[in-house]
Parts: sequence; structure tokens; C-alpha cells
Amino acid sequence: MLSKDRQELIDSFRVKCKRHGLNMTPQRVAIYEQLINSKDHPDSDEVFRDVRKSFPDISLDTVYRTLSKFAEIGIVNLVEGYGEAKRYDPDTSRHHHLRCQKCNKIIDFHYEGYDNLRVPKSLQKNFRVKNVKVILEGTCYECAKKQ
Amino acid sequence: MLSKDRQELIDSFRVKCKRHGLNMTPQRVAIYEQLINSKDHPDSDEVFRDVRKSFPDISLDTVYRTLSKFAEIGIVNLVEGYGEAKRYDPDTSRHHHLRCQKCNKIIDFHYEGYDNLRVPKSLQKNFRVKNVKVILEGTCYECAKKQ
DNA sequence: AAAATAAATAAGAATAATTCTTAAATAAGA
DNA sequence: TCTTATTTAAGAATTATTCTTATTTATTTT
Repeated sequence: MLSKDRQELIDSFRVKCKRHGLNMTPQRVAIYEQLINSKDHPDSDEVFRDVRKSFPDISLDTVYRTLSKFAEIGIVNLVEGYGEAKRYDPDTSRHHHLRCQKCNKIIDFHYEGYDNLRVPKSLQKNFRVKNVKVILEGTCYECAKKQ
Repeated sequence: MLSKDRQELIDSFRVKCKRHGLNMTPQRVAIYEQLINSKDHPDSDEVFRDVRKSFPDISLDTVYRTLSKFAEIGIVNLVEGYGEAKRYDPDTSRHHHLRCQKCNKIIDFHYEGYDNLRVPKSLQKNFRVKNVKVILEGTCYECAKKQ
């Protein structure tokens, strides 16, 4: 997160919040600043523990709410591992998934273009790749209708 | 799951279990049969509720244990959404992820080959794609060493 | 086929992740 | 500054999952 300078990032953070009707609160700023420092893919509890150091009275619930809001407006991304119940796919044949970000529905599809993506050589030293997944995320028809 | 006939599937299920040292129990068969019928990507609780109809005394814990074993030996696949805590990525620039299936670590990487995958036209009618993710799953160096 | 033993199960307690409820505090706009 | 809509802290509640223990069952050994 060092590609832009701190102040620039915070300014654009304020703009994004305003654009989405989010009030500027010290908690939100503290969480955002923590995220800038983070080099990892932290969960809410990690962020909570870190933010707490500079903001001892913040509540866990606020961190949960805030991160999920931030993800909603694109300040952060939710990584694969969506915090819901584990789900299993009984179809082990080759296929790919659409995932609706609103309702979490998963829809199977097949597309040859994704079937044999090559794996970059440079990774193969430090990581043994077992499978390549392509996931198209977005909004399903039913959820799009509702809006 | 109708590509092979029922008996063929169950036979190969028995073979896979044996190969991995799993005993054949009525519970495991019942769960496997339920999976064959499933057209979806059920979570453990859904499987539990369904299996219960034909096997009223099965416990939820058994379903959890069994599905996770099945995933381990490749009878089913765990879909994206791994049931852990939600994790956020503060880096919103274009990149992709390696995910270690053992320790759940996520490693960023960049690879041009994945940056502009085209989205099949046929999907675009019923699904509004917001982003395309490529995830390479496997075993990280540290976890590989441990074995 | 019966006995031994290793694996698997049910039941419910325990833990972990997340969300909800409510009353109080606060940011933004008039 | 006053008003109003948001946001917050705190803790209860909920949901998903794992753990513990005693019992049962599948497989292996006799």
C-alpha cells in the first residue's frame, strides 16, 4: 500500500466515503489507517486488535461493520473465504463458478477458455499448485431485479 | 451428477475410501448418496437436514466430519468460501492470489496472463460480472516442508 | 465365526465468528 | 447552534464449527 503517499490515500478515502454517504468518524479513519499499514489479508479480529492499540475504546462490532461497509464501497476487497458456512461441491468434473456477491449463490458454468490456464513458472518454486480456479463475481439476475 | 450411473459412483466411492483408509459406515454411504442427488453447493447443515430424512439418528458432527474428510480425499470440493473468518485485502490494485489449502495463507502475485480474461458472452445475460478472480490453490513452501 | 483393536459415532458442551439490540454519542447540514 | 440521521459501545444472541467422552461399529486377527 505504499504506491501512493499517505495523505493522498486518506484524501481519496474521504472522497469515497462522502460519495457513498458515509460520515467521517475517528473510528473509520483509524481503521482505514490500520489497513494502509497492513501488508497482509487480515480478518476483522486482527484489525480490531491492531486498531485498539491507538484507539482503545473501539468495539469489535464497529470493526466488523466498518470493514464490511468498506468492502461494499470498494475501499477493501473481501478475499476468497467469505466467512459463511463451508459449502461443498459434489460435482468434481471440470467447471467454473459464478458467485453472486449479494446472495452468495454459486452457479456452475463451463468455458473452455478457462480450462487450461497456464501457471506462471516463477511461482512453481515456492508453491505447489493443485488447481486453478476462475471465479466470476458479480450480481445474479434475481438480485439485480430486486434493486 | 448424472454422468455416471448410481452404482458405478458408489463403487468408486468405496474404492476411494478404502484407498484412503476410511472405513465404510452406513453414515458415510448415506451422506455420499445425498451428495449424488444434490444439484447445488450445500453446506453441512443442509446435508444434515436432508440425510436425516433417511437416517434420523445421524449427528450434525458426523456430517461435518464426513464432509470435511470427503473434501480431503477429493470426493467433493470445497467451494470458494472456506468457512473461516472473513478476510479483507487492503490492496485494491490488480493482482491475483495463491491460497494454501493447508494453512489458509494467501499470497499475492501478479501475472499479466490473468489480467484480462474474457468473460463468456453467454453468461452476460443472466449475470452482471463485476470482477474475474483467478485463484491458484495448493500447498505453500512452509506447509510442504512440514510433511 | 468370535475376539481384539482401531476407527467412527452420538450427544452435548465449548469455542469462534458474526450479527443484533438498545441507548447514548456524534457528524453533517440547516 | 440546533436538528436529524448516523454511528457507536456494550453486551446479548445467533450461527457455524470443533471438541470431549463414552459407546458403538467396522475391520482385522485369531
